[in-house]
Amino acid sequence: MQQDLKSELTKQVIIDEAFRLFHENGFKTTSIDKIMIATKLTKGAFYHHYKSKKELGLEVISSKLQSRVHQAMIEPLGELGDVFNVLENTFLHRIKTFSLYDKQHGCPMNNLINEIGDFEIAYQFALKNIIESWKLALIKLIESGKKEGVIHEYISSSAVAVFLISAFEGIRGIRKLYDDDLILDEYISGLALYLKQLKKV
Amino acid sequence: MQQDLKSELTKQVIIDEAFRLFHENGFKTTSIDKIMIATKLTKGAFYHHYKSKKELGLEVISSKLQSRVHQAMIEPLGELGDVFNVLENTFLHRIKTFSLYDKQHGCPMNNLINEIGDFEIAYQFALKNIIESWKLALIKLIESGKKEGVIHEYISSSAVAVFLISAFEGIRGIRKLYDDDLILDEYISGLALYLKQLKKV
DNA sequence: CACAAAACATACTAGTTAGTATCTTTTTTA
DNA sequence: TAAAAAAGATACTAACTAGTATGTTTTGTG
Repeated sequence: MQQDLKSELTKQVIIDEAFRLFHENGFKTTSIDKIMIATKLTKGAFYHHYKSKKELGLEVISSKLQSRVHQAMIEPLGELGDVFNVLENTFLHRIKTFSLYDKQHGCPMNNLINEIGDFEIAYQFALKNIIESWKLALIKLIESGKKEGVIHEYISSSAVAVFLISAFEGIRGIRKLYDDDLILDEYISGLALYLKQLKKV
Repeated sequence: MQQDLKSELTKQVIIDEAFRLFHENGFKTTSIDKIMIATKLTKGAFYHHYKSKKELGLEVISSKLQSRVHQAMIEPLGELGDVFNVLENTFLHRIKTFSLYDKQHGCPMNNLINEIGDFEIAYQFALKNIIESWKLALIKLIESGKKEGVIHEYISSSAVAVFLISAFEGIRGIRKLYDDDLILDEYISGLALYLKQLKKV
């Protein structure tokens, strides 16, 4: 195989397995050894492509994690149509479609935020970046809702954005403790109520 | 010193230091060695009182963590006075009074939920218990607000309870990423808005 | 095709981990 | 006060950790 292609492929396999293991078992308890066993490669290969576990962690956050949040939570905000439909689709309906795996292991980003958000400035910064772009995309959507005349102008867009994100990340942690979806249904009712009051009659 | 008193005292010192280190550095990366160095005792003392790290973890959750949540988030819900004042005091004003330490390291319970909520059934269960009693206390308060005629009857009390808890835990994680309180202020505005719409005019 | 460089493998290091075995010290009790 | 039991200290084990040193294999290039 071509060398640069092979290199990229190997790095991608390492990132994918690292992401999966971080999600399933946490960052700190996932060792380079475990990751490399999962990739069926060896430690030599790892340290040829990455200089440290920290470098891999940052790569997982800034590439894998960021793109996932973009795809799942940010891009759908740009869809055409009613602002409330868009919000309901991303924050409310979507949570119902999660696989059992995703419900049991929570939000990969939220897990990292709570496990290593206060551990290293570099992680803190990389994770904050994702939250900030999510927040900005939400603010943009809410502002457009105000212009369209469907959302009250007196409402703070950033406050709504932060509150929505907080509740979403919060429930994804709490859901891990339960073995059914009742708690999710309650979150959904609570959110539906919240969205309703943003709406101009 | 009296033997049973000495034993209780030692166990309490271990629990206190363990809780502090779990909060500052996480559960999995806090070793028995580190805890016992902090207590100025030795490993022999630890394994005389506890049979494993898991047993200590469960003890920290069911005694220390539970009592903290009770004291800070559940008992204040029983205070006399306006339901909305009580909710604002626990979910809104209180967050402003947090120390820098508490802002930087987040909610000890939420940290554990996200780090080990999917790690061991025993931890899952112990943490769920705390959330459940918090939720029940909130439901009780909201129901009483309905009876007093200050909260709309059509609103689901459990939905509001879960949504409030989710947002609170969510923001305590996200706050860790920032080095100022702007994001907290936005959460507070978002929450104030949410509480307002529960209110019967 | 020879040689260089990249990709990967093997074998190690020093430090850390949960837990155990066995010791000494302190407290209780007969 | 002597024996017993609890509290605590010391010294270990085997497994695991991030990272390194040095080997072999694969790929690119003159």
